[in-house]
Amino acid sequence: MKSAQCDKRLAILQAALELIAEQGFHGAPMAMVADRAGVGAGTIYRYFENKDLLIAELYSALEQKLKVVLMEGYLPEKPIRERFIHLGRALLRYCIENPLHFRYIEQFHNSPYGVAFRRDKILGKQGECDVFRELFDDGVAQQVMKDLPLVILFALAFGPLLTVVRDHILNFITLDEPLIARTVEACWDGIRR
Amino acid sequence: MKSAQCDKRLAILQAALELIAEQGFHGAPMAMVADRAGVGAGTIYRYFENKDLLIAELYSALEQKLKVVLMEGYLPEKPIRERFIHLGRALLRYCIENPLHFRYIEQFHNSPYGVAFRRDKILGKQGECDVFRELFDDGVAQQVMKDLPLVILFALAFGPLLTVVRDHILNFITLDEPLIARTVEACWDGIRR
DNA sequence: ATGTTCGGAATAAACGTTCATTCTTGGTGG
DNA sequence: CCACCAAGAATGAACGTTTATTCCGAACAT
Repeated sequence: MKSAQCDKRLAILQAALELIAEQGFHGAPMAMVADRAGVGAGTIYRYFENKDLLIAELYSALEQKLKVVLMEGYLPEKPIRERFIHLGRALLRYCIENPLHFRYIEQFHNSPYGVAFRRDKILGKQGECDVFRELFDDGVAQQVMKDLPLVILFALAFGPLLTVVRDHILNFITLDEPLIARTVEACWDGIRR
Repeated sequence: MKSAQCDKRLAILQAALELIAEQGFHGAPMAMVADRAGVGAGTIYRYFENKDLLIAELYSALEQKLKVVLMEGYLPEKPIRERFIHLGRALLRYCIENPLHFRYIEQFHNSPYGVAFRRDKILGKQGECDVFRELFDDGVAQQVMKDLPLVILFALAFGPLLTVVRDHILNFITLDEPLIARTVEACWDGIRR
């Protein structure tokens, strides 16, 4: 059957997600991933060439899913401020509801894997991922955002959001819907002219 | 002699700092640290009980040094805005001039070691480190800052700063003095009422 | 001579990966 | 309907490498 194969593949991805998100890359040896997925150690290599590719593939899947969620209900014709607030809130909500996804993506970014990835994203082909780039370019052009380099605006917007999510997941604070709204609006104050 | 011992000790710390900052914890096996420090592999264990303690001690030293630098020229009697700008600028300057220190501290925070550390810092004994806490408490009390939980204000202030330093070190952008000033002021916009 | 420090080969544990073997399955001939 | 079989999937013990740590003889200072 096809579904049986898919089951195992998904089980492996899920096990890797949980272990790596919770314990980091070191805390997730292949044997442990196999164990949690309920498969033999060698089975993983039937679905993924090696550990690096498993990690990269999982990252791509999560990134893809996040992108989809962010675009849900995004209206490009609304004013820039509203578009930003929408994206910020959606991002916070998604990360809070999927802490494992968030933690995994963070682990990935803070690893040797992630650096090359981000370098390509920011400097290389700017063809995609550009809901954000477009929004910020618009914002600067229309003079509703500060006239700062794109990278700085990104930092002002997402630096606080990701920090806040980290703190929420580590139980340093509890984010509810009103607090989310106020936080995103504070971020807007940082970038708006 | 005392200085000979101190030399080796410092050489080991410096070697660990460089390797871990540049390559992460994985890229810094003890044998390599010993090599770069110009000592035998076993010698490290005369100065540090094990790798974990070496890592923790190095972190404490860097944190201590950073704290001292931030307090240089800090005037508690100045207005809150000025105090914040001073701290922000000093932080950016220090991290840019000492990228290895910054990278090491980041590596530490994003590792199993760092989490317990931060938990103690934020939730536990609030007796120290409190230049920031005091400043933000004041800011909220005097109503010049937004009435948000301390953790959120911290995120709004330092999230962007640390992100920006990361981007600078990775060569995504080049921070000069004017850009530093404008970035810190944008952060202030995020937290001010 | 004697006590202290050093070095790097030796050690044991842990890791990613492989591979010879076993198990499962779906089709085929009787 | 059953017995059989080829072929793909799954397994986990075994392997080679890498790691932190130990240990003992050499080098040095006193």
